Amino acid sequence: MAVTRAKDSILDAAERIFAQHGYSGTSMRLIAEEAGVAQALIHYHCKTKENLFELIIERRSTIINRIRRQELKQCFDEAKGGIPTLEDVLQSFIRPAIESGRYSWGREFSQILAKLANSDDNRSRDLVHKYYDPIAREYIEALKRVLPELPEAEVYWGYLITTSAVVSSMARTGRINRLSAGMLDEDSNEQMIVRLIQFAANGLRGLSALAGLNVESQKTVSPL
Amino acid sequence: MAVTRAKDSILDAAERIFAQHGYSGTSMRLIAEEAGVAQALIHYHCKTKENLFELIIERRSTIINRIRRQELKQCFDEAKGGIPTLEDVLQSFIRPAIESGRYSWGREFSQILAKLANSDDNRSRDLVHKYYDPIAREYIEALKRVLPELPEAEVYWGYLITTSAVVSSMARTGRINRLSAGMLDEDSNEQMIVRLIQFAANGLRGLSALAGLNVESQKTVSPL
DNA sequence: GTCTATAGTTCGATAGAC
DNA sequence: GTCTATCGAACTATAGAC
Repeated sequence: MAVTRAKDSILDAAERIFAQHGYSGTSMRLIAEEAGVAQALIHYHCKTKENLFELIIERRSTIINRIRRQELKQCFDEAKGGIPTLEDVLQSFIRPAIESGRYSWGREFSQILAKLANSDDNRSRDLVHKYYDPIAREYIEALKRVLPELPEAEVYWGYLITTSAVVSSMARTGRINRLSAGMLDEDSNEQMIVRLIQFAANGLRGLSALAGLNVESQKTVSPL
Repeated sequence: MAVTRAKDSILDAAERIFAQHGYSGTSMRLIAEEAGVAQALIHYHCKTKENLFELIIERRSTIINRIRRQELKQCFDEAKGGIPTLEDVLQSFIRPAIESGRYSWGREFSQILAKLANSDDNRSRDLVHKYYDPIAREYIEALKRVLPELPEAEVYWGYLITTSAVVSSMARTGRINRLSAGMLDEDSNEQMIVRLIQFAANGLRGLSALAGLNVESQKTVSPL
């Protein structure tokens, strides 16, 4: 038996429980029960709850972001003239994340990530900074190259809105299946990928119409 | 003294604490301390923790969605030919939500909402269903009217991606301020509103290129 | 309406046998 | 490496005085 057999089953169980209940709502007792091991064994293998959570993030983000880097590099290597299309760059960003849904862990990890990205306590911020800021900087640079006419500030706005859309769509809460009465399938990786790429590509290009628009507009304020 | 003085300070305190620590991470003790009242008083005024959380959602969503309905109606009433622009419809959806940031509670409530929208436990699902599905259906109908050429399924995809982008951008974790080294200000309501409207309008219109695309595509699968 | 006090759970973490 | 047992702290909720 491999020395890490129990550790893996702990990590797998923790991933499911964290996805369902969030960080604070998850107890070490429940993880131990789900993993079929004694509670003390979690501390032996994974130290604290906080460290266990980081191990979960590290395990999956490393895989996804390695594929992203490979495919992003391939975009630029294979592009005629050295500059790929915006769609190709977006695909290398979106596809590896959404396609993790093919695996048993994909849905769970997406839900963990969606909560993580929308939290700003110290623990969440540190994890995003450590495991996702580097890849973000690489994609922002790539976007600047494929959209040379777009002002730099708009590239940042566009990256914020694109990642917000991708991460939150990935969470797959089933809401849009409910609202559409099943007309569309939120769980289809391929269908979601093409919509996200198409939407983001047009959204990003559209931001060029905003060049120089940094002052407060004169729009009427909502009487909130 | 108004009969609801203590209750309001409890709700205000709970809003801050829930925003910072999430539902599970929030304790009634901490809320009582933040509100400056005895813990038992929370149960007297707000019953259980779950009911207190619903009171928070109800209090703000009612305000924001009432304004949205007013402004959406105004779009259609004032439109030449009875059909407003896509941008006007999106503005009526996005502006009231983002502009809540002008108030002391806006930032806190946005963070609560972002976590809520990305959770799919029973409690979260029930609250989204009760307080946000009705307004969602109204906007989906409005989008069908202003984008009559867009296939119905794409309207649902577009609504999913748009709300994902808006809700997650609203969370204002400060990440894009960090990544851009302060080049852009995530906290500027007006700047975020114009970007979200522009991005979503172009994103939604772009989905029309996908008409009839419901089968799995032949794109290479990532070697995840 | 507001308080103190506490019942009854559940939590993260650790000690120590095997 | 894996277990049982348990400590000390935190939690939600309620009882009951004022």
